[in-house]
Amino acid sequence: MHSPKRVLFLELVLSVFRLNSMLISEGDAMTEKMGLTHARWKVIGAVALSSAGLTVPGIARVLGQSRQAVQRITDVMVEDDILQYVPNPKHKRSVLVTLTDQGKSVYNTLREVQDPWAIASTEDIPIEELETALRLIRRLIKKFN
Amino acid sequence: MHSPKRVLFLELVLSVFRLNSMLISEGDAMTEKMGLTHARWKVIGAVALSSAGLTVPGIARVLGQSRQAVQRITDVMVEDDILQYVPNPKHKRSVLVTLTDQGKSVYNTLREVQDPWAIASTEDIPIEELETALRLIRRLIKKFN
DNA sequence: AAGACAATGACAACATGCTGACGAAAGCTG
DNA sequence: CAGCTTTCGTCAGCATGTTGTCATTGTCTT
Repeated sequence: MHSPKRVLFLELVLSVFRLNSMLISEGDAMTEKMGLTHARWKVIGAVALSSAGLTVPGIARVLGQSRQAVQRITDVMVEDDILQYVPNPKHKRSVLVTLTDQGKSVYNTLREVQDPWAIASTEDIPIEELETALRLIRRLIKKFN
Repeated sequence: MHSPKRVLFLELVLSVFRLNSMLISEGDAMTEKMGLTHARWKVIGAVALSSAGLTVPGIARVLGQSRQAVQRITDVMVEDDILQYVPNPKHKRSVLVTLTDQGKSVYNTLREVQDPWAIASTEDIPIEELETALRLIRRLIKKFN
């Protein structure tokens, strides 16, 4: 039995794998001059989106990764003066991660290359298709939660 | 300027990252009892889809990975009697990778859990949405090639 | 308040990805 | 056919992901 839906879905899965690695390559190429890697710009992005800062396990939850992996990256980025740990009023041991001034500057530079890239990547794609695809992907994410 | 398309696209990118890791987790959970990992079932899938066998760099191209990463995996899988290297009539040094009998058996078991999973994952999703999303993702893949 | 359960930091072991480099083999071109 | 370019196997170094474990801290229930 070869349900066309099943085949379609498996092709979708394969395509997601390939697109994922290509997006990472694209991002790495864009941020190379800033000394960023995908592990780092993902963390910067997550922290920048949160107004009050995030804990390390919080970043991990947003990114869908293990807290240990995130911890290792943030420790290095604090040494590099991109991130800083600030006291967390809600928790004695689990500090908040925020951007340093240099980190904010890096984030702004990141946005300057990311925005034109996003626009160029979608210039010939109808907005309805983007919406449909995003809705489907989010539906799958919710299902696998 | 906050082009809605740009925002939509960046959200799509984030969703692809998350879905990618969830799909890998799903696959790993399914194949855990078979002693497979994502690096391995990806290779098995690629080899199984090719009738005549693939070279190591060939698998790497299909999966969008470096040939060195694939080589390391296939070397171990040959030791584990899942894959075998057979002479390549087209190339003296670059042998072909094929499934051993045990490898074929593993692939069949893989299919037995993968197919119901694919069907269950899409039962409440219209086929048109799957098609639209797949088309969009492929379009992006082609763009980033 | 006390005890049970969950979250966190820290460290270790390991799997998997990448890049760079090298010599050898294949392929291409004049 | 000779030489240049590409592909391939191999080894090394390193970035990043996972899981497991342990003690500590927070949270929640009774």
